Amino acid sequence: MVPDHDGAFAPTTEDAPSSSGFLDDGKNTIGSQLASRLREAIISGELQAGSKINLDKARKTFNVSLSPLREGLARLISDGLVEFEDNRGYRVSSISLANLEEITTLREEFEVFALRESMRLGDVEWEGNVMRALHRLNRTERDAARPETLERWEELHREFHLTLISGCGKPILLHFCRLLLNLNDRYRRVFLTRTSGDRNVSQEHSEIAQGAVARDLDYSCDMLRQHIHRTGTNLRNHLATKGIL
Amino acid sequence: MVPDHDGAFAPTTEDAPSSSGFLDDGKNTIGSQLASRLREAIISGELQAGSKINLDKARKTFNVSLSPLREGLARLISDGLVEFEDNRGYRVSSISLANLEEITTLREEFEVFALRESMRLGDVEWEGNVMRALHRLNRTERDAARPETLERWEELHREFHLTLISGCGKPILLHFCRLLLNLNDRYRRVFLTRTSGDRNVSQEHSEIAQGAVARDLDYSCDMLRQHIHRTGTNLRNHLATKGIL
DNA sequence: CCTTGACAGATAATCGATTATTTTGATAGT
DNA sequence: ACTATCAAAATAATCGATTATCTGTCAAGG
Repeated sequence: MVPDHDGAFAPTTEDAPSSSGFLDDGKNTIGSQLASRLREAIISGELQAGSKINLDKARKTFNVSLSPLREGLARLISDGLVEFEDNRGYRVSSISLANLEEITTLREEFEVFALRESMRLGDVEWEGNVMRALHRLNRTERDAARPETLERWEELHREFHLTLISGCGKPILLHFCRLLLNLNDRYRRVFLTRTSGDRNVSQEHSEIAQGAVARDLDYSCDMLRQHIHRTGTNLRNHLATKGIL
Repeated sequence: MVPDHDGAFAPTTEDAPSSSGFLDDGKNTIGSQLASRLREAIISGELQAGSKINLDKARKTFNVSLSPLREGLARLISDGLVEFEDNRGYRVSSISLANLEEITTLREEFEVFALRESMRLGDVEWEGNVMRALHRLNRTERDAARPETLERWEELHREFHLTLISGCGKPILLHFCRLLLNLNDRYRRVFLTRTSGDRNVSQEHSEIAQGAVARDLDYSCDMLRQHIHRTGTNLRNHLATKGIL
């Protein structure tokens, strides 16, 4: 605890990392922090799809040096949100109808597969996590007028889908699904501020989750597939409506 | 600036096009070249699975500075061959029985799915590419005594599997499959210098390819699934035999 | 006119040195 | 001996400056 004797200074290893006694859980290197900020900027649409990322400009915008900037961008490449070409720099991944349709198709295949495996292998803790994620999601309201609620909802929604498949015991598969979810969320964040009127998304989530913990494999998988498919269809319509592509 | 290109994962310049010598390699950046060299070093087992990658040592070994070294390593993270932790550096991804089994399972799911889509959507050019890849593979002999023939065979084998599914029109899916193939190849390179006696791998490849161009969906998919499964089983046995894990 | 090539400005890649963090090793107190 | 604490060494992260590459523009030649 408190150092008592002399010792010049006593920088008790855990020195104040930030003035407000902030929790120093994960945000460590500048590169990491940048990756988070950039990811949010891309998924939220703040950085336009397909646009070039000028290193000098970005460096000034974020007040960092090249090294951590490249570090952060490198991670977004793993996430599929940024593309890179030798000597030609980075650019935000483009969006397109074909891209959206592929994402939807792959989510239908992989996420459903992962859910089935989770139901087959998941333990009681997994069940608990699913119910908690469902509850938290359903208790959070989405108000198009207040962007911060949208952001919060997106986070919980993402968390729900990931929790649902977290019992599958397949790290690589989870990585793929997380990636697809990332890509998909960008489309929703940009094009869909509210759900289509004929859907009750909360109920859809509940049906999937309850079927899952009841180990009703075919039912739950079918519900999830439809859920994903409907979202894909909605997004496609909005894309077409807004004249993109 | 107007978005123009395809969506995420469109081109992913990844392959080392070293099939015909390496005279004109003055183009790539040091980072790119390093990525290739490191990838080969990891897949071939030269860099042991699970081992730490000391930046200083690597810097001296490869005679480069930190920046391109990090650049190269970052790409291998995308490939799943290297892991990274803030402030704790890089290490070669570990191998394990569970990991091998997941890779095999996912290949059975994804690669077969991609093959089915290729047969559904592939054009005549795709058919031609498949037959060419098959021919080149089958005409190349594998001699355990001469490592360079193994390397060459691996390259053509990889090429064959990728060509087979290249007609699916799904860049992201292809990216996933390429990644899984990478991971799988490391196991084969390290543990399997020759095929199990009861297999005729050339014939297996031929059956898959001919079924594919004949658009015999169920047959070809089934053959591919068995092909992948057998390789997985073989590898598992070798892993167990050699006392690993 | 159109093509070609060279120049200049913009941008990316790399380097060497500096700063921050983690790990190791030694010391003192119980 | 055992543990806790601090200092030194090892290692990773970052920076500022330099070098290499690309891109657009403009003039000379066809």
